[in-house]
Amino acid sequence: MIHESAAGPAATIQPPGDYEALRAAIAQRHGALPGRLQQVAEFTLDHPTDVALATVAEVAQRTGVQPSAIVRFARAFGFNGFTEMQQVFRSRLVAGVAPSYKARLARMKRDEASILGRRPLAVLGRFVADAHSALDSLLQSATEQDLEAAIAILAPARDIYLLGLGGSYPVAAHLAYVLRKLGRRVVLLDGIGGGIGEQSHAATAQDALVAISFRSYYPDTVRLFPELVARGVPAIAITDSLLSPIATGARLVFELQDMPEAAMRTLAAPLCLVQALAIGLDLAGD
Amino acid sequence: MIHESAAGPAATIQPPGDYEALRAAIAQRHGALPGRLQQVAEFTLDHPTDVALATVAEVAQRTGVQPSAIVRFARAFGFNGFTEMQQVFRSRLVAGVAPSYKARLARMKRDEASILGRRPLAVLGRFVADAHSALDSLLQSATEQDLEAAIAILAPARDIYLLGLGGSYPVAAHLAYVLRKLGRRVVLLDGIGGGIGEQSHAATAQDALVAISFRSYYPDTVRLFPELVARGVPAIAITDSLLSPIATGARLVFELQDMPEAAMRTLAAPLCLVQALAIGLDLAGD
DNA sequence: CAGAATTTGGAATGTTCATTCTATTTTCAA
DNA sequence: TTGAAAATAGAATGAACATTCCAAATTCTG
Repeated sequence: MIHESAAGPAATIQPPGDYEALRAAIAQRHGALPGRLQQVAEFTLDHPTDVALATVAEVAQRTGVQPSAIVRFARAFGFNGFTEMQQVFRSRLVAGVAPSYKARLARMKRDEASILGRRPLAVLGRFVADAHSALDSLLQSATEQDLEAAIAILAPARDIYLLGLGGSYPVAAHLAYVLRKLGRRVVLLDGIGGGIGEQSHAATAQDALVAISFRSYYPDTVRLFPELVARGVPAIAITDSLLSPIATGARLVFELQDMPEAAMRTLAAPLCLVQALAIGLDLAGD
Repeated sequence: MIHESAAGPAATIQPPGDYEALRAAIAQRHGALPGRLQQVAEFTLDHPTDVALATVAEVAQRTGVQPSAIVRFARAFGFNGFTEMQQVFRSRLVAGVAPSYKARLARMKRDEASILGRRPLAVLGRFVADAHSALDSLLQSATEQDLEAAIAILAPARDIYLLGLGGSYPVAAHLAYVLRKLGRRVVLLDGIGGGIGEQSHAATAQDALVAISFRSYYPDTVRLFPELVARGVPAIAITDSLLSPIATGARLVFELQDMPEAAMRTLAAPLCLVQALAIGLDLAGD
C-alpha cells in the first residue's frame, strides 16, 4: 500500500508540460493502455476543449466510464490528479485566444533567472517577447472595418491633431513624423511653450483628432480630449480599455490589451498601428 | 424565498448571452456602478481570460475586493452568480481556439502579394511582420557583452544626454521618459527653443550620450555628435551601419540591420533595445 | 443634521467536486 | 482449471468552492 503511492504510476514519469507534448504522449501510449483508459485517451484527444472546461463527472459521463477512471488516466501520465492534467488542456485554450498570456508565463520563468543573474540580455529577451505578443494581439483584435473607418475619418480632415502625452508621446511624435512625410498637415499637441489649450484652439469639425493614452492616463490628455470632442472634432482613440477617459466620445476606439505599466512598455503595438493608419491613409489616395 | 428569486437583483435584467454583448454592457454601465463593482468591471474587461479560468477567490484577490463583491457584480448583470457569468467568459476562449494569428498572418502575406493596394488590414499585417523580424534580428545581434558595456557607460554618468532627431526622435523621447521614471537625470536634445547646441553645452566627460540615428541621417545629429565626442562625452550609438556618421567616435555601437526607409519603419527594435538598456541599468543597481 | 438606504467586508454555510478506498470482476500465467 | 495480479465500479471522504448572510460603514435624502 505504502510503496504503491511512492512508486505508483504518478511517480514513474514526469508529466508533459504543454498541450502538444501531452497529446503526443497520449497518442503514443494509447495502444498499451488498459481498456477503460484507452476510452479516456480517445475522448481527450477528440474533445480537448471539454476536458479543459468540464468537471471530472462530466468528462466521465461523456466518455462512458467512472470518474475514478479519469483520475487513473491522469495519474498514468504522471499528473497527481485530474486537476493537474486539466491545466495543460486549459493552457491550449489560453494560448489560442491570447498569445500574450502564454508569453507572460514564459516571461515569468525567464524573470526568475534574470533576477538571480541580473543579466541584461535576459531583460532584452523579455522585452522582445513582450513586444512580440503585443503585436500578435494587435493583429488579432484589429479589424478591416475599424481600419477603414479610421481612414475615412482622417481622409477628409483638413488638419490632423495628435494628442499623446507622457508615455504615449513617442507614438504621437512618430505619427506626426510619418504623416508630415506624406504631406499631411499635422498639429502635434505637445504643450511646448505653455499652452496645450492654445495649440488646439483652431480645431474644428473639419479636422480630425487622434488621441493616444494608456494607464495611468495623462491628466492633460484627460482634460483636453472631451473639450475637443465637444467642439465636434471627430476623434480616434488608441487606448488600453473601453473604460479609458478617451474612449467615451470617440468615433472609433482601438483597444490594445495587456499594456504593461508605463515604465515597462515597449510601444511596439501602438507604433505599428499608427504606422499602418498613416500608410493606409496614404494608399487610400486622398 | 419565492419572491426573492422573482424580484431579486438577478431578475431585473436578463444577462448578456455572448461575450461581446457582456463586454459592451459592462463598459456602458461602468460609470453608474458603485465603487467596488467598478473595480470588478475594470478587472473583467482587462483580464477576461483570468475570469474564465480562475476561481472566485482568485479573481477577488487579484481585483482587490472580497469574493462577495464578485458575486454581487455577476448578479448586477442578471446572472444568478459568478459561475453563470463565468460561462460567458469561457465561451470566448472556446471560440478563439480555431483562428490563430499565424493563419491570419499567413493570409495577409498572400493578400499582400496580390496587391498591397487599398487593404488597410494587409498594410497592418505587413508592418507587424516587419516588426517581428526586426525584433528577432535584434535579439540575434545583441550580445551580453555589448549590453553590459552600455550599462557600464551609463551607470556612472551624472546626466544622460539623448540625441535623436527626425525619425529617431520617438526613440529618444521614450528613452528619456523611462530613464526619468527611474530617477535618472536626463537631457533630451530636441532643439526646442532654437539651440540644440546650447542644450548640450554643459555635457562633460562625467556625463554620457546616447545617440540614435538611421538613414538618412538627420543633419543636426551628424553635426552635434562629433562635437560632443570631441569634448570627451562617452557615447553610445544606435544606428543602422558601422559606417554611419555616429558610429565613429562612439564607445559602443549597436547596429540594427535592415531598417526600412524613414516613413516605413516601425521603430519596434530600437525602442525595445532602448527599453532594455534603461531597465538593465536600473537592475544593475546604480 | 438626522434618518434611511445603499454599499461593503468578512465570516458562515451548504454544495459541488476531485480524490481515495475497497470489494468485485476480469485477465493472464502456470 | 486454479491462483495471482491487474483493472474496474461505485461508494465514501474530505477539501475546495460559490454563495449567502449580517453587522458595520458609507453614502444619499429630506
